[in-house]
Amino acid sequence: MSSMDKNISPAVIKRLPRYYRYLGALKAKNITRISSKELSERMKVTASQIRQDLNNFGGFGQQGYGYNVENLYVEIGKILGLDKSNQMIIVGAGNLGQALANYQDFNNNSIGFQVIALFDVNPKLIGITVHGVEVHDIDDMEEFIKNHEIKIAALTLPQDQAPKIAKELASWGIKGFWNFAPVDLTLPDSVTVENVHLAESLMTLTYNIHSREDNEDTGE
Amino acid sequence: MSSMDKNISPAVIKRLPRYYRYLGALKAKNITRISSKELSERMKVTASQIRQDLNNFGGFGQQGYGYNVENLYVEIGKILGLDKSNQMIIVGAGNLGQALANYQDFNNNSIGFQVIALFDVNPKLIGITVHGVEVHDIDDMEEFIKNHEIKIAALTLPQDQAPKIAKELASWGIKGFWNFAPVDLTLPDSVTVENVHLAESLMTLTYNIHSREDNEDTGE
DNA sequence: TAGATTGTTAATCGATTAACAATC
DNA sequence: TAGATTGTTAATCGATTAACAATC
Repeated sequence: MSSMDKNISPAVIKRLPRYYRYLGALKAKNITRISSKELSERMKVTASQIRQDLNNFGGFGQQGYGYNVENLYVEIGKILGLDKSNQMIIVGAGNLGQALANYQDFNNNSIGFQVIALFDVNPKLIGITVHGVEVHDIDDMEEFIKNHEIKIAALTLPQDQAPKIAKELASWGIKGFWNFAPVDLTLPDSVTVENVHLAESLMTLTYNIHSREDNEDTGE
Repeated sequence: MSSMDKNISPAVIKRLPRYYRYLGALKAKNITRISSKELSERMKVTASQIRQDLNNFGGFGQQGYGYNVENLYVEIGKILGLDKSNQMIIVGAGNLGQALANYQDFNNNSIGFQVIALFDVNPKLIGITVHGVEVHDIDDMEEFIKNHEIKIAALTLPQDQAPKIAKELASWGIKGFWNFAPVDLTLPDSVTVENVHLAESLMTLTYNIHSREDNEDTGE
């Protein structure tokens, strides 16, 4: 990683967290080494792809041996930026925002993400505490972001408010948006957006269900 | 749609819901026709890609005119299976499951998805109502699925329980899983899984944030 | 009709897989 | 050492973009 990681394809980046998850599971089973071949069988990808992917970032393996699980786990964590402090805020303290604040899969020390505040306009929500995290008035957001040097914001607010608020957040220093609003955000190039478009993912599911049904009908 | 849609690439399928969203927005603005060129500018993709994608499913356009917005919206809806009844259950009535039950983006009549039951093992949750939907005992799930002919299940339960329960659900007739558990499900080919791996999507976000920082440091 | 824009074929680009020499 | 497995180059495959004849 560091300053020379150029032109890594998005396809590779998207696979890294999955490698990280499998390596974490191997580690938990006290498995200390693994070859690309064995990992490929567990993950149902080609060994070639694993080696190609990893070699974008460095030679983590050893000929005749394979990869050291613990080492590779740590290295991929570093590549993903999980060794850095990743404090985040959640903008929109409705059901989804609150669910994310409670979500244990990432909101724990082991992978370094920490939700430190929720924000909302609704006076009924302001002041309540969700999983030990307070809901603040959205008007206090600028000061909070600047004081705490927050770089990551989850957007769990209505579609019509998201673009305007995202623009403000970017101007206050937010560098990465985890966007749950069903809208495409247009922001400066220095800012990253990761979309989680739930309705859209559900639609691809129904497509697949129905197209499979049709294929079965025709005996394919 | 229909039985002859063969070998459509997943890349194309993933783009369909986004077309659908843009067409819905155009419709709401009372725009009745659009060319692939104009749509491409709005969506920031190439016009060529739009035409290629749509022509996998049929010639919806007209030379010299473009596409009729309303018609194309309806057709893509059909392709995605949104014209069919899409009743679903949510397995796991924790924070995330409850948030999904409340989620208005898809859980409304306009796109045909309907959450009709939540299930959980926790006696404290069983019997409560979330957004008008009751939390049932997970032991009643088999009967419920069979009686209501449910085809879609959202899995919002702990990682260690997901694979076993998914297998049971598949044996009871579930054809599509919307999987929020951070684990890969191994299921028969007749079953579709759409993964929403939140922790993993957050990791790709941090990768992008940090790699962009690095590039700025070196003035690239 | 003339102009616009599609549907579709061909060219390019990028990503995946295969192969194998290097080497632990 | 001999066997195993990587790192990396070359071959293949698939997806995207460009071009243009067809046609509304």
